[in-house]
Amino acid sequence: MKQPDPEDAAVAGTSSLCPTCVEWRCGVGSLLTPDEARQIAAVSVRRQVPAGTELMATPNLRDSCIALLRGVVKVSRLLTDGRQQIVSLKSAPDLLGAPFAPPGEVSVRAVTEADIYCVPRHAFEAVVRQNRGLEHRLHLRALEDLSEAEALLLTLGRKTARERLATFLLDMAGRFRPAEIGKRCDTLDPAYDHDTLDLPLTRAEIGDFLGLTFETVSRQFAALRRDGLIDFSDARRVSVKDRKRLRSAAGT
Amino acid sequence: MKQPDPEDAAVAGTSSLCPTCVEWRCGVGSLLTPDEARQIAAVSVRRQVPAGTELMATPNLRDSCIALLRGVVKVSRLLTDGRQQIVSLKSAPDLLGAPFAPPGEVSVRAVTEADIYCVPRHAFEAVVRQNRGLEHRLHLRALEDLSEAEALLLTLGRKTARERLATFLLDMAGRFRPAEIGKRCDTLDPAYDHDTLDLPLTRAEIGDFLGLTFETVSRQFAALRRDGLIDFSDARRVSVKDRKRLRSAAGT
DNA sequence: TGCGCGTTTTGATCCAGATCAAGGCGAGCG
DNA sequence: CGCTCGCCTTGATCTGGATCAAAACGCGCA
Repeated sequence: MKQPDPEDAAVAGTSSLCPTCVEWRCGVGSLLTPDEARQIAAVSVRRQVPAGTELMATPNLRDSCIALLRGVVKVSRLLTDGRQQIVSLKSAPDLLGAPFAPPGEVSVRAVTEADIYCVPRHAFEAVVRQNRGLEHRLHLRALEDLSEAEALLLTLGRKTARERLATFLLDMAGRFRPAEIGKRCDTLDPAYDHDTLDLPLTRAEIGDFLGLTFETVSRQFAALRRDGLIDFSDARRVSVKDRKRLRSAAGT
Repeated sequence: MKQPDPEDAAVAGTSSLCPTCVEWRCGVGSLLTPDEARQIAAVSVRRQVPAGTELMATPNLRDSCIALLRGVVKVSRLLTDGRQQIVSLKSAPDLLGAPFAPPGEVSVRAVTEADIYCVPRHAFEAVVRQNRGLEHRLHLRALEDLSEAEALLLTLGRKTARERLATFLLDMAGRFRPAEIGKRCDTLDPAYDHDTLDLPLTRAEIGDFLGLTFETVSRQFAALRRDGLIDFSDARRVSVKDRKRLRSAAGT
């Protein structure tokens, strides 16, 4: 997409833009140009939050867009009696809380310890208004999120428990390489085992993502293991043993 | 939103912009300014399609954005074995197939007879590129669609059959006033019964929307009726008898 | 007017996944 | 250490919704 610009080094050196922000800018998928990154960095605050933090509970975060620099965050919708549905899972680097989106009834909670960058919403929106290209990139991103949500709708509405788990594993594969949870960037080290991943979620959270109970998640994992499609070295570390069969178990 | 501009009459009279297009422009929620409407009308083709038409099957529609002028359309995702999940229900006036969205694995099928306006995708995108404000409005619309999809995720992932049906009815209420299916615009006639609606979908389609079978849809409708929350004059025409209890049956 | 077909209702039965229950395992910690 | 507290597994049972089956209801059409 964007040229790997030599301006980066210079940017990192200037004023308020730290190296991490540069990484974020790159990692977020060329969302920001160096100039946009600079403008946004100028009005932002960096924080570290422990696992389990509800970000929307912190008052001044409610009015911020949040750049996720490190860690994993779950976005859920809740029913009054406590039932919840995880609506999307965000891993660094990503952006939480789109500019221009009305506040909405969601909970945003750190799954792991996380480093975040808080951008006051109105300031972010002001930057967007000045940068036509940025709005276009945000627009495209919203459309991608929509497409992801639709895929999850199909999973929740029409797939069996086994198919949901297989779908979930394929979705996670590649996203969470082992021991990289909490790391800032995926280095492209060829030594990495592409078929092994560390799940960032508990069984209960996977259930909240897939519309199942944690017992069913556990049992279906056990079944997929028995059938030789996957294996576990411990509860969180999975290896995909037979991608082809796993894919067919996901029901297309 | 937009000022009710006196330019309309003039626009309607000029060249290629017909009165219906003006209505579409207004109805779509101020998506287009008169000038944008004119530009888009200049490159579009109007068609009428019978109920059941698969729009994405028509080759040149695959590369179009579709303005829905009259009728109801369902957007679904399919599994190879025929299971399907309706991902969104569009009623006139609305826009199908967002500019810039990658083609994606969806089926778009007319539920009722429909009048549509086909805008070649690249031409639409060209217009958008020239109109900063239009892209912003499309961006906001994508965020709304995303929010709707998230609400449906909660419904599919965590609600019981009864809650799903109650949620569905509240969602439809107001959207489909009786005998207005297929009409072009909702006139604000105070005589209308605000609590009665004509369902545009069959029981099977409602099932495909809510992740249920048509038998379960039928039975839960019967149960809600027995409990006095709703009533049917025929299979398609529902009246909400007790909105408060229906809302609580929807599980918030 | 009666036929045929898609839709809807309702009944009977089945089963995938929920619920209830009991241990086990591992990590932090006094 | 040994304890506690989350997490995870596994078993037994229950149940909401699926599946299978049949009949009734329109509605367009000959």
